[in-house]
Amino acid sequence: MAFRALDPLLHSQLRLAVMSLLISVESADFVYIKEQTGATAGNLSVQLDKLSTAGYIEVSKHFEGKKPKTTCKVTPKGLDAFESYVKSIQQYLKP
Amino acid sequence: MAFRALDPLLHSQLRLAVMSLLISVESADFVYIKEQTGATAGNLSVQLDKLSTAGYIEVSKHFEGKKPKTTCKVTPKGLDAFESYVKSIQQYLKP
DNA sequence: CTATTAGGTTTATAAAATAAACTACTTTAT
DNA sequence: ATAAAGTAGTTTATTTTATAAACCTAATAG
Repeated sequence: MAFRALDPLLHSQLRLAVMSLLISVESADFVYIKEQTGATAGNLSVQLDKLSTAGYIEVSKHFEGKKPKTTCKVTPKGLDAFESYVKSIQQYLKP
Repeated sequence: MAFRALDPLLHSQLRLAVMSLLISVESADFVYIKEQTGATAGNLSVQLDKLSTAGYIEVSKHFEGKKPKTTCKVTPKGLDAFESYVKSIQQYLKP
């Protein structure tokens, strides 16, 4: 490729939005991410799982009083991957 | 969405690479695009078709001597779409 | 008690990307 | 002249992804 490959995990609108969000806030919960991205709960659940499995984010589930609460934060590995993705895609954007 | 939607037609590594390429050269043939993007012929054929159907590129097939030759060029509509895509994705890249 | 809401997860379906196989024709070698 | 290999693609099939719909559990409101 004359073009650098784009990490498929990040080259997804929703997952990219999630990462973008988490990088600026350092920690966010499920509901907030859902609101900010406009995703459906089901879709978000799946994509958070993928990011988590990849080690790009850390998901912790705990109870806030009686309600379950899922909070996410980006890992160093996730930050690296994001930065690398940004560099790669810039190559496509300014030809 | 707090994040602008990304045109699904352009949010594909290969189609984005093709557009990026065509924008800088103004006209390229199938073989050249294939080489520059590293795509397989089959995949490229399919993706060029999608870009063409969307009106983002214009594909013309003619003969060069005895060999078939497919050349592509970006349309004004395609250029607009590309520029809009770039603006949208920038929002995700610098949080 | 039943109905609704909150916060999710799991399963099913639709759409996309990719690869493999194929077509049609040309060139090279025998 | 014919077989083998190469060029330029297209079509079909398979795999992956994304999305949506259905479901679950607990809590609160009527």
